Amino acid sequence: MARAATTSDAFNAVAEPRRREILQFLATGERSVGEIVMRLGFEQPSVSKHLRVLLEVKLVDVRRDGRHMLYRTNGDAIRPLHEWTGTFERLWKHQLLQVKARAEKKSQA
Amino acid sequence: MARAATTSDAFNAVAEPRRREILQFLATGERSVGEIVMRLGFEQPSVSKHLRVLLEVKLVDVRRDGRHMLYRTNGDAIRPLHEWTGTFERLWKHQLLQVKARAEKKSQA
DNA sequence: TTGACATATTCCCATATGGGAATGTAACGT
DNA sequence: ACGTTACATTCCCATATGGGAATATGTCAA
Repeated sequence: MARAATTSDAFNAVAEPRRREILQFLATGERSVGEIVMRLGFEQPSVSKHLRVLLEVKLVDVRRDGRHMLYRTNGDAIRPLHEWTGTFERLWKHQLLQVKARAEKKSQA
Repeated sequence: MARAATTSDAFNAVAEPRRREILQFLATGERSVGEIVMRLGFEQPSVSKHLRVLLEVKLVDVRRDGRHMLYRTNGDAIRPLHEWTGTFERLWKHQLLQVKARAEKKSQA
C-alpha cells in the first residue's frame, strides 16, 4: 500500500501547508476563489484543487453566488483534530512542571 | 513537486493512522519496540519504520536499555498542532451558539 | 449567440510512500 | 566465539501526490 489519500480524513488533508493557509484565511469569513488566489498568491488551478480536497473531507463549505464560489472554513471538521491532540495535554503540562521544579531546585542551591 | 515528506513536520507525521496509534500507546509510558508490536499487532519492521519517522520530527524520544529501545511520546511536539487547531475554536463554538439559538427559538414558538 | 470572466478539470511527471520479505546490526548469556 | 534476542535497514513495488500547462465548464452581460 502507498500513503493514504489526502482525502481520506482531516488529518491527511491538513498535512499540506498550503491547505492550512487556505483554512486560516477562510476562517476570517467567506471568500471567493479569486480572493484566495490574490491573497495567498498561489496559482488558480492549485487553489481549486486544494479546495476540492478540503471540501471532500468537509473542512470547508461552499455556496454559489453568481459566477463566484464562496468558500468558508467548517470548524466542526477541525474539532476532532483539536480534541485528539488535546489528549496529550498532560504530557506538555507535566514537562512544564519538571522545568519549574528544576528551576526552583536551582535557585535553592 | 510531490507530496511533502512524512518527516517534514509533525502535521505530516501524524497523518498516518498507525503512527497516531503508536503515539497514543506511548503516551501511557515508556515502551519497547516489542511491546508496541505485541500491543498493536503491526509487523516489527513496520513499527521500527514508523518510529523512525516519529523520531525525526521529535514526536517521540528514545533511550537504550540493554537490548531494548525505550520510546515515549514527546508532548512538546504535539503542542503546536493543538494550538493551531485551537485557533479555529471560535468557529465551532459559534456553531454551537447557533444551534442553541435555534433550539430556544423553537421552544418559544 | 458571442465574448469575457470565474472556476474546475485533465494530462504529465518527478517524487515519496507504506507494506512485505529478507537481511543487517547490536547487545546479551554462556 | 557462538547462538539468541531485539531492533533497524534495505530492496521492491503499486499508488497517490502537487505543480505546471492547457483546456473545459459554467455564468453573466450585451
